[in-house]
Amino acid sequence: MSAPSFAPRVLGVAVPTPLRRLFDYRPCPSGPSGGWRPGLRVRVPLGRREVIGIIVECRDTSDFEFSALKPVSACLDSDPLPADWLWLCHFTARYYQHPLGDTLHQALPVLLRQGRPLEARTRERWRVTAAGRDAETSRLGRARRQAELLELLRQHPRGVIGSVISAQGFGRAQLKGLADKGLAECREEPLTASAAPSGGGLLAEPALVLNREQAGALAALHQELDRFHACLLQGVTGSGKTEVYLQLIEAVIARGRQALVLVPEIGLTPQTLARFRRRFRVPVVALHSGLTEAERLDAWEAARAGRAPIVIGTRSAVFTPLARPGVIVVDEEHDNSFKQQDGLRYHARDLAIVRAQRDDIPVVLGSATPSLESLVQARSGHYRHLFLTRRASHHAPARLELVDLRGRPTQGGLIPPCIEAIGNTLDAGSQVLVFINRRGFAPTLACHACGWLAECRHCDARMTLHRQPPRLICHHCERQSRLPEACPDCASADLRPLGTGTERSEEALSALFPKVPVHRIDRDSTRRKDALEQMFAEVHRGEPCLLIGTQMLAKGHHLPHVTLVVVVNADAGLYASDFRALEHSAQLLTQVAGRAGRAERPGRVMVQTLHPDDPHLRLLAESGYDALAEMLLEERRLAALPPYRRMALIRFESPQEAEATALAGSAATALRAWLGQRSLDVNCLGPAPAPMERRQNRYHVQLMLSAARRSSLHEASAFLADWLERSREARRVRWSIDIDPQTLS
DNA sequence: AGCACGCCGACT
DNA sequence: GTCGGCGTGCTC
Repeated sequence: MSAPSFAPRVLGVAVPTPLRRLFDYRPCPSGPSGGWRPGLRVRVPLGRREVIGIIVECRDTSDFEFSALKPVSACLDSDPLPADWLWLCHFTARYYQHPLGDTLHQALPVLLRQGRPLEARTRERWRVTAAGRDAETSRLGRARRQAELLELLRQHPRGVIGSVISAQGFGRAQLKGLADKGLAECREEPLTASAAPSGGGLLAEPALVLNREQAGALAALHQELDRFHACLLQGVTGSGKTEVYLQLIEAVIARGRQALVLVPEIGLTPQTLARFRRRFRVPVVALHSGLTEAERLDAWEAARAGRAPIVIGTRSAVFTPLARPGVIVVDEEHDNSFKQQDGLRYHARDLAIVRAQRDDIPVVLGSATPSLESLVQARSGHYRHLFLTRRASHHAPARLELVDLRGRPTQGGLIPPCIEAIGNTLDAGSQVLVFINRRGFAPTLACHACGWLAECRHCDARMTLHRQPPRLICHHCERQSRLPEACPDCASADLRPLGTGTERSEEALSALFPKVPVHRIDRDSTRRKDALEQMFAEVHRGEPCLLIGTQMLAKGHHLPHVTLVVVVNADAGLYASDFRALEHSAQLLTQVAGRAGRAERPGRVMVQTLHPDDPHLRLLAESGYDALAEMLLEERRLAALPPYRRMALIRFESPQEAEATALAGSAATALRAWLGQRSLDVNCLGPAPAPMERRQNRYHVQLMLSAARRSSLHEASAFLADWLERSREARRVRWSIDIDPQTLS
């Protein structure tokens, strides 16, 4: 990037296209008052339309003929977008090999990328003047409503906002009347007000007393608030990680800095938010999916301007600019939802670390079951490793009991000993959680006469049988079809559900325990927005009940009255082709187990499996997550897999399998030739079909690159991106680059 | 990505 | 005779 020049002849602009280069424009005559600078948004002509772009370079030369350059139509900002935000976007685009224009646009609130001015939305606040406070009401004569309004304002010396005034039935005329008489005045204030704590300090409620471990962790974090360091806070479920975050954030805010908190998609619950809002007297800005675009822009602006001391949000919140960054917290750092799975495939946790480094502030990664990536960093001393091992309930976390499924009859997927345990637990007045990671009634429908299976016509997958309402649904393309009356192959009417999903378990358990309420929690049962919260409210009353659910249940929510957890089938992750499957499955099992016995009663976790002797499962059950993580790390090292090697996945996708394979092949050949010339230690595997090759009638083929060093991998994937962008064949095949892929499918 | 241009099938 | 299908190519 060239040095910013005050009166440049050429502006290099990032525009929202999939092209990996800047477009050059001439400045327009009426430039911004502060001069042309990188980070200013401009409206520019592009082909036959106008788009919003962002100035990236200010220079005096162009590869294009100067006369061929179009002038920008208008400059939209007087001040550039924040420098640290621009820096993070540049880094992201480079690291993830994604076009800069698209990266910048994705990191911007929708309204800003549509060209809306960046200014705080304001509201009116009316208050009485000194004259208004002392004036005799009689001065208002017959203006009865004005007198009433004056009285309202007198009762609220700090002022009343416009929306409240109109809600009380007062109108513009009355306000103007008072203002004209000098009795009331109006000020504009940002919608997200800074609401400085007025006396009484930062906290709205006192902090909890920490136990020794928490206090130790907090003290360690306090030591270095002024410079970058990464800390892995590993705390078992219920050990009070959140309280440590809260007290750390308190210290950060007390120093006039801001805190950015990243949580998994499922973690930004009303409870979490309420806990932050209860604790602090300062505004807590939450970036969640329920916000309107206008609210999102407000939140962004409040963070950028420094009016929001605490910003809490999911993955994309990592791009929120902060005026005075003080700390970044990534809660449940192992969670998959931090990795974007399409388009710009960034990992918010990894970007959080890069960002903290750049801002020279601490970053805290919290988890009960840290990712292997973070564990390696902690072991090598790059991250500080702090532990919270004690649960507030004093019970040790429940051990997993492996229960042999082989050759046993099942009802709703459960074998007799588990059903018996459920009955006993309910009789004892406790709640039971049954965990099944499959929604629907059964994973598929099978013909008992000929073995036919209900397969999706558009994907290499079985269709899932649903009962509410009855139909077959492909969970990969969402296509639905009606239930066949008879087998399409042999016309037999003997069609039977195969396997167990949440609906089937719900049906079986409702029949087995008719007197107990059974709640099913999965994506289907919680379509209605408040359904989940309503159900949890009921569960929190503590009456005995059965909860049946997918991982929606396993994460986030506190279920203090559950003392028995039954995992219907632990085998899904054991023999999957994906090298991260075991890690994820162990994290999920540990998390589910953490739901049990959080209150006064110890918990029990029964894990059904067809492989009770599987070494991984046994290690997890007998020695816990850390021991298994150790073993997995050793396996990854031997297999030269992440985190010991860097990986990139190049995906190719086309309705014609041959075209995808051919392009992947040419790309691999080009890459290998290029690698040969410079002896880079990059390994290229493929082309190989993706795990589920056909999805929605598109064929997926991939190349897998791996390297010991990040820089080599980076060079190789940059070469491929460039090669593919120039390639003629590549125009007919969709391709994408996934750096540090989270899954191979 | 958009949005044109361009050359071949079924319709007022 | 046109409307419109999506293949191909370009955007400073």
